[in-house]
Amino acid sequence: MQDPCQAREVLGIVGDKWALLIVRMLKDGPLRFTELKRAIDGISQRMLTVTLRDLERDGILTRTVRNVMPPHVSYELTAMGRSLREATAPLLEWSITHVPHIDAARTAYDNR
Amino acid sequence: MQDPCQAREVLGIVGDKWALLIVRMLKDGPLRFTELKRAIDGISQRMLTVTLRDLERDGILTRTVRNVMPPHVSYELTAMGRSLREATAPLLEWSITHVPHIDAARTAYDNR
DNA sequence: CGGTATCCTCAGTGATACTG
DNA sequence: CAGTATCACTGAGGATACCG
Repeated sequence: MQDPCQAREVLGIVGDKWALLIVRMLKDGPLRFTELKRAIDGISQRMLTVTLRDLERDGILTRTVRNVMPPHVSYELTAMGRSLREATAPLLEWSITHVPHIDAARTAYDNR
Repeated sequence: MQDPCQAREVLGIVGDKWALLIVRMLKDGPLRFTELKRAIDGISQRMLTVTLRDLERDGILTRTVRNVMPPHVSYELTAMGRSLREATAPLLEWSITHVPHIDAARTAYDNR
């Protein structure tokens, strides 16, 4: 293993339960907190906040606060975030075509 | 969200702490249990076993036992496993070029 | 060599309530 | 609206010991 360091650090992002889902939702432009919450089914307010902070810290997205009442906060991918999104696209492609096979493999495996 | 189902199921594989590391190690051909254990720094015997079973169940790799003494068990990617490996290649590329930027972003973020 | 079996810990996550 | 604070829980994963 020579570049496992990088491989692992990326897994820290990619392996996250919610991170890639958020990155995907932002691919067509900025969204507000509540829009993300509605779009990502099942995420708790807490985890959305935590994951957004992590992604902001990693330079994957930016957080923009407009100081109005009621508050208006929007999240947008950075250039790096967009490149990450592109790098994961093949994986999403793969998943769409292969998930059925995986399910089949599992069923076959379990029936033994 | 229309195909988030696939996205999530893939995260079940890809999001795993060890799975992608194993898939990567097997890209150049089959390896034995102990070889994998040595190659993947920090993995416990238990987690190697568990993860290998999961990947076998998902049809990502095959487990071949040669009944000799001492035992000889080797693991090899299936066609699906190889295609998964290829689908994750861009992500590895991305990680190699961007991890330094992520580290920089983190340091910058923390110094505020 | 290539596992299983146990036990144990703690980080990740959800639920709930409160707030500028 | 967009959080923060607190608590409680679960299960992923490590350590250790044993086995065919």
